[in-house]
Amino acid sequence: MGKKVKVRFAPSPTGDLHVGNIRTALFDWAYARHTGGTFLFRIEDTDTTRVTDEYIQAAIDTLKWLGLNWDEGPEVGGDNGPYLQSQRLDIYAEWAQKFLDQKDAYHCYCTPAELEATREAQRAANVAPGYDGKCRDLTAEQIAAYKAEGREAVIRMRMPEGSTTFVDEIRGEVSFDHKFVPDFVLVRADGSPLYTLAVAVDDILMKVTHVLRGEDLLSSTPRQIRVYQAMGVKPEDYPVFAHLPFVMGQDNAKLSKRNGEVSIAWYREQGYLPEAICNYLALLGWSPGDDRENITMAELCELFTVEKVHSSPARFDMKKLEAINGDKIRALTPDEFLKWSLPFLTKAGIITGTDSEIALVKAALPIIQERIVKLNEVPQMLKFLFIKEFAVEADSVSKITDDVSKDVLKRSLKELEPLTTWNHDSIEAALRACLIEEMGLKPRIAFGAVRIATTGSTISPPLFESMELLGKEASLARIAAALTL
RNA sequence: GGCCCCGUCGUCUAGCGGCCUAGGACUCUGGCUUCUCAAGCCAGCUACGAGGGUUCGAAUCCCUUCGGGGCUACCA
Repeated sequence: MGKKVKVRFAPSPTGDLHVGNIRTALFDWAYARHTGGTFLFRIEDTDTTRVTDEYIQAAIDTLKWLGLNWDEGPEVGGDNGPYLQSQRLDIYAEWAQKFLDQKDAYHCYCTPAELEATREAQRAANVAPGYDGKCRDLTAEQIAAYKAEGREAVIRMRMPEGSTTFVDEIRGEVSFDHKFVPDFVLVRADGSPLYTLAVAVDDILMKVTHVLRGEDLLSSTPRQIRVYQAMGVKPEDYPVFAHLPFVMGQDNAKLSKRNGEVSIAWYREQGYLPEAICNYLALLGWSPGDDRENITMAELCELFTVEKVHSSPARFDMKKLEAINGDKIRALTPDEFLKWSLPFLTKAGIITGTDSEIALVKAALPIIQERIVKLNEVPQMLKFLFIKEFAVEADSVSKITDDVSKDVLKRSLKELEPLTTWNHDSIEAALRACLIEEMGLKPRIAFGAVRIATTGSTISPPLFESMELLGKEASLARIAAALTL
Protein backbone atom coordinates (compact mmCIF):
# COMPACT_ATOMS: atom_id res chain seq x y z
CA MET A 1 0.00 0.00 0.00
CA GLY A 2 0.92 3.55 0.20
CA LYS A 3 1.79 4.52 -3.32
CA LYS A 4 0.56 8.05 -3.72
CA VAL A 5 -2.39 8.23 -6.06
CA LYS A 6 -1.89 9.94 -9.38
CA VAL A 7 -4.86 10.36 -11.69
CA ARG A 8 -4.67 11.74 -15.17
CA PHE A 9 -7.09 13.44 -17.51
CA ALA A 10 -5.81 13.04 -21.04
CA PRO A 11 -8.17 14.37 -23.67
CA SER A 12 -7.53 14.48 -27.35
CA PRO A 13 -8.76 17.97 -28.21
CA THR A 14 -10.27 17.40 -31.62
CA GLY A 15 -13.02 19.88 -30.78
CA ASP A 16 -14.33 21.84 -27.84
CA LEU A 17 -14.41 19.84 -24.64
CA HIS A 18 -17.91 18.51 -24.19
CA VAL A 19 -20.09 17.30 -21.38
CA GLY A 20 -18.73 13.75 -21.50
CA ASN A 21 -15.10 14.87 -21.39
CA ILE A 22 -15.79 17.18 -18.52
CA ARG A 23 -17.60 14.55 -16.51
CA THR A 24 -14.50 12.38 -16.89
CA ALA A 25 -12.22 15.26 -15.94
CA LEU A 26 -14.39 16.00 -12.93
CA PHE A 27 -14.21 12.43 -11.66
CA ASP A 28 -10.46 12.30 -12.27
CA TRP A 29 -10.02 15.53 -10.38
CA ALA A 30 -12.36 14.60 -7.55
CA TYR A 31 -10.66 11.27 -7.07
CA ALA A 32 -7.23 12.87 -6.96
CA ARG A 33 -8.44 15.43 -4.44
CA HIS A 34 -10.29 12.84 -2.39
CA THR A 35 -7.18 10.73 -1.99
CA GLY A 36 -4.83 13.65 -1.52
CA GLY A 37 -3.10 12.52 -4.68
CA THR A 38 -1.91 14.26 -7.81
CA PHE A 39 -4.08 15.37 -10.71
CA LEU A 40 -2.19 15.24 -13.98
CA PHE A 41 -3.40 16.85 -17.17
CA ARG A 42 -1.96 15.61 -20.45
CA ILE A 43 -2.82 16.53 -24.01
CA GLU A 44 -3.05 13.63 -26.42
CA ASP A 45 -2.32 15.32 -29.70
CA THR A 46 -0.82 12.47 -31.66
CA ASP A 47 -3.46 12.82 -34.33
CA THR A 48 -2.11 16.01 -35.83
CA THR A 49 -4.76 16.08 -38.53
CA ARG A 50 -7.54 16.56 -36.00
CA VAL A 51 -6.08 18.32 -32.99
CA THR A 52 -5.49 22.07 -33.27
CA ASP A 53 -3.75 24.60 -31.05
CA GLU A 54 -7.03 26.44 -30.61
CA TYR A 55 -8.73 23.37 -29.23
CA ILE A 56 -5.83 22.69 -26.92
CA GLN A 57 -6.01 26.21 -25.53
CA ALA A 58 -9.77 25.96 -25.24
CA ALA A 59 -9.42 22.76 -23.23
CA ILE A 60 -7.00 24.43 -20.86
CA ASP A 61 -9.30 27.43 -20.44
CA THR A 62 -12.37 25.27 -19.86
CA LEU A 63 -10.73 23.24 -17.14
CA LYS A 64 -9.54 26.41 -15.45
CA TRP A 65 -12.96 28.01 -15.68
CA LEU A 66 -14.51 24.98 -14.05
CA GLY A 67 -12.00 25.11 -11.24
CA LEU A 68 -10.50 21.71 -12.02
CA ASN A 69 -6.96 22.75 -11.22
CA TRP A 70 -4.15 20.35 -12.05
CA ASP A 71 -0.85 19.68 -10.33
CA GLU A 72 1.08 18.50 -13.34
CA GLY A 73 0.51 19.46 -16.94
CA PRO A 74 0.44 22.35 -19.37
CA GLU A 75 1.24 25.76 -17.87
CA VAL A 76 2.09 24.39 -14.43
CA GLY A 77 4.76 21.94 -15.53
CA GLY A 78 5.98 19.06 -13.40
CA ASP A 79 8.69 16.44 -13.16
CA ASN A 80 7.31 14.16 -15.84
CA GLY A 81 6.83 16.53 -18.73
CA PRO A 82 6.46 17.58 -21.37
CA TYR A 83 2.72 17.07 -21.15
CA LEU A 84 1.88 17.44 -24.80
CA GLN A 85 2.42 14.18 -26.60
CA SER A 86 3.51 16.03 -29.71
CA GLN A 87 6.58 17.06 -27.71
CA ARG A 88 7.44 13.52 -26.71
CA LEU A 89 7.90 11.96 -30.11
CA ASP A 90 11.49 10.87 -29.50
CA ILE A 91 10.40 8.98 -26.38
CA TYR A 92 7.82 6.98 -28.30
CA ALA A 93 10.29 6.30 -31.13
CA GLU A 94 12.77 4.93 -28.64
CA TRP A 95 10.28 2.53 -27.13
CA ALA A 96 9.01 1.42 -30.52
CA GLN A 97 12.57 0.57 -31.51
CA LYS A 98 13.03 -1.35 -28.28
CA PHE A 99 9.90 -3.37 -28.97
CA LEU A 100 11.22 -4.09 -32.45
CA ASP A 101 14.55 -5.23 -31.04
CA GLN A 102 12.78 -7.46 -28.54
CA LYS A 103 10.65 -8.92 -31.36
CA ASP A 104 7.55 -7.81 -29.48
CA ALA A 105 6.77 -5.69 -32.49
CA TYR A 106 7.44 -6.01 -36.20
CA HIS A 107 7.27 -4.07 -39.42
CA CYS A 108 4.12 -4.59 -41.42
CA TYR A 109 4.12 -3.77 -45.12
CA CYS A 110 0.48 -4.36 -45.87
CA THR A 111 -1.24 -1.51 -47.67
CA PRO A 112 -4.47 0.01 -46.43
CA ALA A 113 -6.25 -1.46 -49.42
CA GLU A 114 -4.98 -4.94 -48.63
CA LEU A 115 -6.03 -4.61 -45.01
CA GLU A 116 -9.44 -3.45 -46.03
CA ALA A 117 -9.81 -6.42 -48.37
CA THR A 118 -8.86 -8.81 -45.58
CA ARG A 119 -11.44 -7.27 -43.29
CA GLU A 120 -14.10 -7.56 -45.94
CA ALA A 121 -13.34 -11.22 -46.40
CA GLN A 122 -13.40 -11.82 -42.65
CA ARG A 123 -16.70 -10.14 -42.31
CA ALA A 124 -18.13 -12.13 -45.15
CA ALA A 125 -16.82 -15.35 -43.65
CA ASN A 126 -18.32 -14.34 -40.30
CA VAL A 127 -15.09 -14.51 -38.38
CA ALA A 128 -13.55 -12.01 -36.02
CA PRO A 129 -12.19 -9.12 -38.06
CA GLY A 130 -8.66 -7.94 -37.54
CA TYR A 131 -5.15 -8.12 -38.78
CA ASP A 132 -4.30 -11.62 -39.93
CA GLY A 133 -0.63 -11.54 -38.94
CA LYS A 134 0.59 -11.73 -42.52
CA CYS A 135 3.81 -9.80 -41.89
CA ARG A 136 4.62 -11.35 -38.53
CA ASP A 137 7.45 -13.49 -39.76
CA LEU A 138 8.70 -11.97 -42.95
CA THR A 139 12.00 -13.22 -44.38
CA ALA A 140 14.76 -10.87 -45.42
CA GLU A 141 13.88 -11.56 -49.07
CA GLN A 142 10.24 -10.71 -48.59
CA ILE A 143 11.15 -7.49 -46.84
CA ALA A 144 13.55 -6.58 -49.61
CA ALA A 145 10.87 -7.28 -52.17
CA TYR A 146 8.34 -5.06 -50.40
CA LYS A 147 10.89 -2.26 -50.11
CA ALA A 148 11.71 -2.61 -53.78
CA GLU A 149 8.04 -2.06 -54.47
CA GLY A 150 8.35 1.18 -52.58
CA ARG A 151 6.12 0.07 -49.70
CA GLU A 152 6.39 1.80 -46.36
CA ALA A 153 6.01 -0.09 -43.13
CA VAL A 154 4.04 0.53 -39.97
CA ILE A 155 5.15 -0.96 -36.66
CA ARG A 156 2.78 -3.50 -35.26
CA MET A 157 2.63 -5.02 -31.80
CA ARG A 158 2.58 -8.78 -31.68
CA MET A 159 -0.28 -10.12 -29.54
CA PRO A 160 0.70 -13.50 -28.13
CA GLU A 161 -1.75 -16.36 -27.83
CA GLY A 162 -3.82 -16.37 -24.68
CA SER A 163 -5.91 -13.74 -23.04
CA THR A 164 -5.73 -10.62 -20.91
CA THR A 165 -7.67 -10.35 -17.70
CA PHE A 166 -7.76 -7.28 -15.54
CA VAL A 167 -9.91 -5.93 -12.77
CA ASP A 168 -11.88 -2.85 -13.64
CA GLU A 169 -12.73 -0.97 -10.46
CA ILE A 170 -16.23 -0.30 -11.73
CA ARG A 171 -17.04 -3.41 -13.73
CA GLY A 172 -15.11 -6.08 -11.92
CA GLU A 173 -13.00 -8.69 -13.68
CA VAL A 174 -12.94 -8.28 -17.44
CA SER A 175 -11.29 -10.73 -19.79
CA PHE A 176 -10.41 -10.57 -23.48
CA ASP A 177 -9.29 -13.52 -25.55
CA HIS A 178 -6.44 -12.47 -27.82
CA LYS A 179 -8.25 -14.10 -30.71
CA PHE A 180 -10.29 -10.93 -30.64
CA VAL A 181 -7.40 -8.58 -30.04
CA PRO A 182 -5.44 -8.54 -33.27
CA ASP A 183 -1.91 -7.24 -33.66
CA PHE A 184 -2.25 -3.48 -33.54
CA VAL A 185 -0.34 -0.59 -35.03
CA LEU A 186 1.97 1.40 -32.76
CA VAL A 187 3.64 3.67 -35.28
CA ARG A 188 2.34 4.99 -38.57
CA ALA A 189 4.22 4.58 -41.83
CA ASP A 190 5.35 8.20 -41.50
CA GLY A 191 6.95 7.42 -38.16
CA SER A 192 4.38 9.14 -35.95
CA PRO A 193 3.07 7.33 -32.87
CA LEU A 194 -0.49 6.23 -32.32
CA TYR A 195 -2.61 6.53 -29.22
CA THR A 196 -2.05 2.86 -28.42
CA LEU A 197 1.66 3.46 -27.97
CA ALA A 198 1.68 6.95 -26.50
CA VAL A 199 -1.01 6.43 -23.89
CA ALA A 200 0.62 3.35 -22.43
CA VAL A 201 4.14 4.73 -22.45
CA ASP A 202 3.06 7.99 -20.87
CA ASP A 203 0.92 6.48 -18.15
CA ILE A 204 3.92 4.41 -17.06
CA LEU A 205 6.56 7.12 -17.47
CA MET A 206 4.39 9.70 -15.75
CA LYS A 207 3.75 7.24 -12.91
CA VAL A 208 0.00 7.30 -13.23
CA THR A 209 -1.64 5.00 -10.71
CA HIS A 210 -5.30 5.29 -11.70
CA VAL A 211 -6.83 5.49 -15.15
CA LEU A 212 -10.43 6.65 -14.94
CA ARG A 213 -11.72 7.18 -18.45
CA GLY A 214 -14.72 6.63 -20.70
CA GLU A 215 -15.99 3.13 -21.27
CA ASP A 216 -15.31 3.45 -24.99
CA LEU A 217 -11.72 2.69 -24.06
CA LEU A 218 -12.55 -0.49 -22.20
CA SER A 219 -11.77 -2.77 -25.12
CA SER A 220 -8.46 -1.02 -25.79
CA THR A 221 -7.20 -1.95 -22.34
CA PRO A 222 -5.69 -5.32 -23.34
CA ARG A 223 -3.59 -3.50 -25.94
CA GLN A 224 -2.44 -1.02 -23.37
CA ILE A 225 -1.49 -3.82 -21.01
CA ARG A 226 0.40 -5.51 -23.82
CA VAL A 227 2.56 -2.41 -24.15
CA TYR A 228 3.24 -2.41 -20.42
CA GLN A 229 4.44 -5.97 -20.72
CA ALA A 230 6.73 -5.10 -23.59
CA MET A 231 8.05 -2.22 -21.53
CA GLY A 232 8.96 -4.67 -18.80
CA VAL A 233 6.55 -3.25 -16.26
CA LYS A 234 5.58 -5.59 -13.47
CA PRO A 235 1.86 -6.34 -13.17
CA GLU A 236 1.70 -4.80 -9.72
CA ASP A 237 2.89 -1.55 -11.25
CA TYR A 238 0.13 -1.37 -13.84
CA PRO A 239 -2.28 1.45 -13.22
CA VAL A 240 -5.69 0.62 -11.84
CA PHE A 241 -8.38 0.89 -14.48
CA ALA A 242 -11.90 2.21 -14.02
CA HIS A 243 -14.10 2.74 -17.04
CA LEU A 244 -16.77 5.35 -16.54
CA PRO A 245 -20.23 4.94 -18.06
CA PHE A 246 -21.25 7.23 -20.88
CA VAL A 247 -23.21 10.40 -20.61
CA MET A 248 -25.88 10.14 -23.27
CA GLY A 249 -28.23 12.57 -24.92
CA GLN A 250 -31.83 13.29 -23.98
CA ASP A 251 -33.25 10.48 -26.07
CA ASN A 252 -31.05 7.87 -27.58
CA ALA A 253 -27.37 7.49 -28.08
CA LYS A 254 -24.27 9.39 -27.18
CA LEU A 255 -24.44 13.09 -26.65
CA SER A 256 -24.16 14.96 -29.90
CA LYS A 257 -24.73 18.41 -31.28
CA ARG A 258 -28.25 17.52 -32.37
CA ASN A 259 -28.96 16.01 -29.05
CA GLY A 260 -28.67 19.02 -26.82
CA GLU A 261 -25.73 21.29 -26.47
CA VAL A 262 -22.52 19.53 -25.66
CA SER A 263 -19.90 22.24 -25.68
CA ILE A 264 -19.04 23.62 -22.26
CA ALA A 265 -18.46 27.00 -23.86
CA TRP A 266 -22.16 27.11 -24.66
CA TYR A 267 -23.14 26.54 -21.04
CA ARG A 268 -20.82 29.29 -20.00
CA GLU A 269 -22.44 31.74 -22.39
CA GLN A 270 -25.90 30.74 -21.24
CA GLY A 271 -25.04 31.66 -17.69
CA TYR A 272 -24.52 28.35 -15.98
CA LEU A 273 -22.18 28.49 -13.01
CA PRO A 274 -19.17 26.17 -13.01
CA GLU A 275 -20.19 24.81 -9.67
CA ALA A 276 -23.66 23.97 -10.99
CA ILE A 277 -22.23 22.19 -14.00
CA CYS A 278 -19.86 20.21 -11.84
CA ASN A 279 -22.53 19.42 -9.26
CA TYR A 280 -24.92 18.19 -11.91
CA LEU A 281 -22.30 16.23 -13.82
CA ALA A 282 -21.14 14.60 -10.61
CA LEU A 283 -24.63 13.16 -10.24
CA LEU A 284 -24.40 11.50 -13.64
CA GLY A 285 -23.02 8.09 -12.86
CA TRP A 286 -22.25 8.75 -9.25
CA SER A 287 -24.11 9.58 -6.08
CA PRO A 288 -22.98 10.21 -2.53
CA GLY A 289 -25.09 7.25 -1.41
CA ASP A 290 -27.60 9.18 0.64
CA ASP A 291 -30.21 11.67 -0.53
CA ARG A 292 -27.87 14.60 -0.83
CA GLU A 293 -27.75 16.19 -4.24
CA ASN A 294 -26.80 19.80 -3.81
CA ILE A 295 -23.15 19.61 -2.92
CA THR A 296 -20.18 21.94 -3.13
CA MET A 297 -16.92 21.17 -4.86
CA ALA A 298 -15.32 20.65 -1.46
CA GLU A 299 -18.01 18.16 -0.50
CA LEU A 300 -17.57 16.36 -3.79
CA CYS A 301 -13.87 15.92 -3.08
CA GLU A 302 -14.65 14.65 0.35
CA LEU A 303 -17.34 12.21 -0.75
CA PHE A 304 -16.14 10.97 -4.12
CA THR A 305 -15.05 7.36 -4.38
CA VAL A 306 -14.80 5.11 -7.42
CA GLU A 307 -16.84 2.38 -5.79
CA LYS A 308 -19.88 4.64 -5.77
CA VAL A 309 -19.59 5.12 -9.52
CA HIS A 310 -22.21 3.33 -11.60
CA SER A 311 -21.63 0.93 -14.40
CA SER A 312 -24.67 1.98 -16.39
CA PRO A 313 -24.91 5.00 -18.67
CA ALA A 314 -26.81 8.17 -17.74
CA ARG A 315 -28.96 10.49 -19.80
CA PHE A 316 -28.23 14.18 -19.70
CA ASP A 317 -31.20 16.21 -18.47
CA MET A 318 -31.10 19.95 -19.09
CA LYS A 319 -34.06 20.59 -16.78
CA LYS A 320 -32.24 19.16 -13.80
CA LEU A 321 -29.12 21.14 -14.64
CA GLU A 322 -31.28 24.27 -14.70
CA ALA A 323 -32.80 23.43 -11.34
CA ILE A 324 -29.37 23.00 -9.82
CA ASN A 325 -28.11 26.16 -11.47
CA GLY A 326 -31.03 28.05 -9.93
CA ASP A 327 -30.15 26.64 -6.52
CA LYS A 328 -26.53 27.67 -6.94
CA ILE A 329 -27.48 31.17 -8.03
CA ARG A 330 -29.71 31.61 -5.01
CA ALA A 331 -26.86 30.49 -2.80
CA LEU A 332 -24.49 33.13 -4.14
CA THR A 333 -23.42 35.94 -1.83
CA PRO A 334 -24.37 39.44 -3.04
CA ASP A 335 -20.81 40.13 -4.12
CA GLU A 336 -20.48 36.85 -5.98
CA PHE A 337 -23.79 37.38 -7.72
CA LEU A 338 -22.67 40.85 -8.75
CA LYS A 339 -19.39 39.54 -10.07
CA TRP A 340 -21.10 36.87 -12.18
CA SER A 341 -23.84 39.18 -13.45
CA LEU A 342 -21.85 42.18 -14.58
CA PRO A 343 -20.32 40.55 -17.68
CA PHE A 344 -23.76 39.50 -18.87
CA LEU A 345 -25.11 43.02 -18.45
CA THR A 346 -22.25 44.67 -20.29
CA LYS A 347 -22.28 42.11 -23.04
CA ALA A 348 -25.99 42.68 -23.54
CA GLY A 349 -25.37 46.41 -23.75
CA ILE A 350 -27.53 47.17 -20.72
CA ILE A 351 -24.74 48.94 -18.87
CA THR A 352 -21.33 50.24 -19.80
CA GLY A 353 -19.82 49.70 -16.40
CA THR A 354 -19.85 53.08 -14.68
CA ASP A 355 -19.82 53.24 -10.91
CA SER A 356 -23.36 54.52 -10.68
CA GLU A 357 -24.61 51.75 -12.94
CA ILE A 358 -22.85 49.14 -10.88
CA ALA A 359 -24.27 50.62 -7.69
CA LEU A 360 -27.77 50.37 -9.11
CA VAL A 361 -27.17 46.81 -10.30
CA LYS A 362 -25.93 45.89 -6.87
CA ALA A 363 -29.05 47.33 -5.28
CA ALA A 364 -31.31 45.57 -7.77
CA LEU A 365 -29.79 42.11 -7.78
CA PRO A 366 -31.31 40.92 -4.51
CA ILE A 367 -34.83 41.24 -5.90
CA ILE A 368 -34.08 39.06 -8.92
CA GLN A 369 -31.78 36.51 -7.36
CA GLU A 370 -34.50 33.99 -6.64
CA ARG A 371 -36.28 34.45 -9.94
CA ILE A 372 -33.65 33.49 -12.43
CA VAL A 373 -32.25 30.14 -13.40
CA LYS A 374 -29.45 31.29 -15.65
CA LEU A 375 -27.26 34.37 -15.59
CA ASN A 376 -28.28 35.33 -19.11
CA GLU A 377 -31.70 36.24 -17.71
CA VAL A 378 -30.24 39.09 -15.68
CA PRO A 379 -30.18 41.64 -18.54
CA GLN A 380 -33.83 41.09 -19.41
CA MET A 381 -34.82 41.37 -15.75
CA LEU A 382 -32.97 44.60 -15.10
CA LYS A 383 -33.34 46.24 -18.47
CA PHE A 384 -36.19 48.48 -17.33
CA LEU A 385 -33.89 50.24 -14.88
CA PHE A 386 -31.35 51.30 -17.45
CA ILE A 387 -33.10 51.64 -20.75
CA LYS A 388 -32.92 55.13 -22.26
CA GLU A 389 -35.91 55.04 -24.56
CA PHE A 390 -38.46 53.26 -22.45
CA ALA A 391 -41.52 51.74 -24.09
CA VAL A 392 -44.18 49.35 -22.92
CA GLU A 393 -43.92 45.93 -24.56
CA ALA A 394 -46.14 45.72 -27.61
CA ASP A 395 -48.41 42.96 -26.40
CA SER A 396 -48.87 44.59 -22.99
CA VAL A 397 -50.07 47.94 -24.30
CA SER A 398 -53.65 46.81 -24.77
CA LYS A 399 -53.81 45.76 -21.13
CA ILE A 400 -53.50 49.30 -19.83
CA THR A 401 -55.63 51.23 -22.29
CA ASP A 402 -58.99 50.24 -20.85
CA ASP A 403 -60.92 52.61 -18.59
CA VAL A 404 -60.15 50.83 -15.35
CA SER A 405 -56.45 50.88 -16.04
CA LYS A 406 -56.55 54.53 -16.96
CA ASP A 407 -58.25 55.28 -13.65
CA VAL A 408 -55.70 53.23 -11.80
CA LEU A 409 -52.85 55.08 -13.42
CA LYS A 410 -54.42 58.50 -12.82
CA ARG A 411 -55.07 57.78 -9.16
CA SER A 412 -51.59 56.34 -8.71
CA LEU A 413 -50.01 59.40 -10.20
CA LYS A 414 -51.97 61.70 -7.96
CA GLU A 415 -51.20 59.67 -4.87
CA LEU A 416 -47.52 59.21 -5.56
CA GLU A 417 -46.68 62.73 -6.59
CA PRO A 418 -46.75 64.24 -3.10
CA LEU A 419 -44.64 61.49 -1.55
CA THR A 420 -41.58 62.91 0.12
CA THR A 421 -40.16 59.55 1.10
CA TRP A 422 -39.66 57.25 -1.90
CA ASN A 423 -39.14 53.69 -0.87
CA HIS A 424 -41.03 50.44 -1.32
CA ASP A 425 -42.87 50.84 1.97
CA SER A 426 -44.14 54.33 1.22
CA ILE A 427 -44.99 53.40 -2.36
CA GLU A 428 -46.88 50.32 -1.31
CA ALA A 429 -48.78 52.19 1.40
CA ALA A 430 -49.79 54.92 -1.00
CA LEU A 431 -50.91 52.58 -3.75
CA ARG A 432 -52.77 50.23 -1.45
CA ALA A 433 -54.62 53.13 0.09
CA CYS A 434 -55.94 54.52 -3.14
CA LEU A 435 -56.24 51.47 -5.39
CA ILE A 436 -57.23 48.68 -3.08
CA GLU A 437 -59.03 50.42 -0.27
CA GLU A 438 -60.60 53.38 -2.02
CA MET A 439 -61.20 51.93 -5.47
CA GLY A 440 -61.84 48.44 -4.11
CA LEU A 441 -59.79 46.75 -6.81
CA LYS A 442 -58.15 43.38 -6.62
CA PRO A 443 -54.42 43.75 -6.04
CA ARG A 444 -53.45 41.84 -9.16
CA ILE A 445 -55.60 44.10 -11.33
CA ALA A 446 -54.51 47.31 -9.73
CA PHE A 447 -50.81 46.62 -9.39
CA GLY A 448 -50.75 44.94 -12.77
CA ALA A 449 -51.47 48.17 -14.55
CA VAL A 450 -48.83 50.05 -12.58
CA ARG A 451 -46.38 47.25 -13.26
CA ILE A 452 -46.86 47.45 -17.00
CA ALA A 453 -46.61 51.22 -16.99
CA THR A 454 -43.40 51.37 -14.97
CA THR A 455 -41.51 48.22 -15.98
CA GLY A 456 -43.02 47.77 -19.43
CA SER A 457 -44.01 44.18 -18.88
CA THR A 458 -46.55 41.96 -17.17
CA ILE A 459 -43.64 40.11 -15.62
CA SER A 460 -41.17 41.94 -13.45
CA PRO A 461 -39.37 41.86 -10.15
CA PRO A 462 -41.52 42.90 -7.16
CA LEU A 463 -43.29 46.12 -8.09
CA PHE A 464 -42.64 48.41 -5.14
CA GLU A 465 -38.97 47.54 -4.96
CA SER A 466 -38.72 48.05 -8.69
CA MET A 467 -40.27 51.50 -8.46
CA GLU A 468 -38.01 52.43 -5.59
CA LEU A 469 -34.98 51.52 -7.66
CA LEU A 470 -36.33 53.26 -10.73
CA GLY A 471 -36.74 56.46 -8.75
CA LYS A 472 -39.66 58.79 -8.29
CA GLU A 473 -39.06 60.95 -11.30
CA ALA A 474 -38.79 58.14 -13.82
CA SER A 475 -41.63 56.18 -12.26
CA LEU A 476 -44.04 59.10 -12.45
CA ALA A 477 -42.92 59.99 -15.94
CA ARG A 478 -43.59 56.47 -17.14
CA ILE A 479 -47.04 56.37 -15.56
CA ALA A 480 -47.86 59.69 -17.14
CA ALA A 481 -46.60 58.45 -20.48
CA ALA A 482 -48.72 55.32 -20.20
CA LEU A 483 -51.79 57.51 -19.83
CA THR A 484 -51.25 58.81 -23.33
CA LEU A 485 -51.20 55.36 -24.94
C1' G B 1 -21.63 -10.52 -37.87
C1' G B 2 -17.81 -11.14 -33.74
C1' C B 3 -16.03 -9.52 -28.89
C1' C B 4 -17.09 -6.61 -24.62
C1' C B 5 -20.15 -3.52 -21.35
C1' C B 6 -24.96 -2.23 -19.50
C1' G B 7 -30.66 -2.81 -17.82
C1' U B 8 -35.08 0.35 -10.66
C1' C B 9 -40.37 5.92 -11.84
C1' G B 10 -40.24 10.12 -18.20
C1' U B 11 -34.89 11.45 -16.33
C1' C B 12 -30.81 11.16 -12.42
C1' U B 13 -30.64 7.88 -8.49
C1' A B 14 -31.22 5.01 -3.11
C1' G B 15 -31.28 -0.17 -2.61
C1' C B 16 -26.03 -4.59 -2.09
C1' G B 17 -31.72 -11.59 0.60
C1' G B 18 -36.22 -9.95 4.91
C1' C B 19 -36.27 -2.57 7.30
C1' C B 20 -39.54 -2.24 0.08
C1' U B 21 -47.39 -2.03 0.19
C1' A B 22 -39.49 0.24 -3.42
C1' G B 23 -37.11 6.06 -0.71
C1' G B 24 -35.11 10.99 -2.60
C1' A B 25 -34.35 14.67 -6.58
C1' C B 26 -35.72 16.87 -11.43
C1' U B 27 -39.92 17.07 -14.70
C1' C B 28 -45.27 17.01 -14.94
C1' U B 29 -50.33 17.73 -12.53
C1' G B 30 -53.34 19.85 -8.55
C1' G B 31 -53.41 23.01 -4.22
C1' C B 32 -51.59 26.69 -0.51
C1' U B 33 -49.06 31.41 -0.26
C1' U B 34 -49.08 35.76 -3.20
C1' C B 35 -48.68 42.64 -6.47
C1' U B 36 -46.85 39.56 -11.76
C1' C B 37 -42.98 35.99 -12.28
C1' A B 38 -40.29 33.18 -9.24
C1' A B 39 -39.06 31.09 -4.60
C1' G B 40 -41.25 28.30 -0.59
C1' C B 41 -44.77 24.63 1.37
C1' C B 42 -48.38 20.44 0.67
C1' A B 43 -50.41 16.56 -2.31
C1' G B 44 -50.55 13.36 -6.61
C1' C B 45 -48.92 10.51 -11.07
C1' U B 46 -45.28 6.99 -12.54
C1' A B 47 -40.37 2.00 -11.97
C1' C B 48 -37.47 -3.21 -10.32
C1' G B 49 -37.35 -5.20 -19.28
C1' A B 50 -39.21 -10.58 -19.74
C1' G B 51 -38.99 -15.82 -18.44
C1' G B 52 -37.03 -19.52 -15.57
C1' G B 53 -34.52 -21.13 -11.27
C1' U B 54 -31.91 -20.91 -5.92
C1' U B 55 -34.31 -19.65 -1.11
C1' C B 56 -38.88 -19.94 4.22
C1' G B 57 -38.18 -15.16 1.62
C1' A B 58 -35.38 -11.75 -4.33
C1' A B 59 -35.14 -5.32 -7.10
C1' U B 60 -31.06 -7.68 -4.63
C1' C B 61 -27.86 -14.49 -6.19
C1' C B 62 -27.70 -17.92 -10.91
C1' C B 63 -29.28 -19.04 -16.04
C1' U B 64 -31.76 -17.80 -20.49
C1' U B 65 -33.92 -14.23 -23.38
C1' C B 66 -35.02 -9.38 -25.09
C1' G B 67 -33.39 -4.46 -25.37
C1' G B 68 -29.57 -0.47 -25.36
C1' G B 69 -24.47 0.90 -26.02
C1' G B 70 -19.15 0.47 -27.17
C1' C B 71 -15.20 -1.63 -29.95
C1' U B 72 -14.03 -4.05 -34.37
C1' A B 73 -8.75 2.37 -38.02
C1' C B 74 -1.88 3.88 -40.10
C1' C B 75 -9.05 7.98 -34.55
C1' A B 76 -8.94 8.47 -29.50
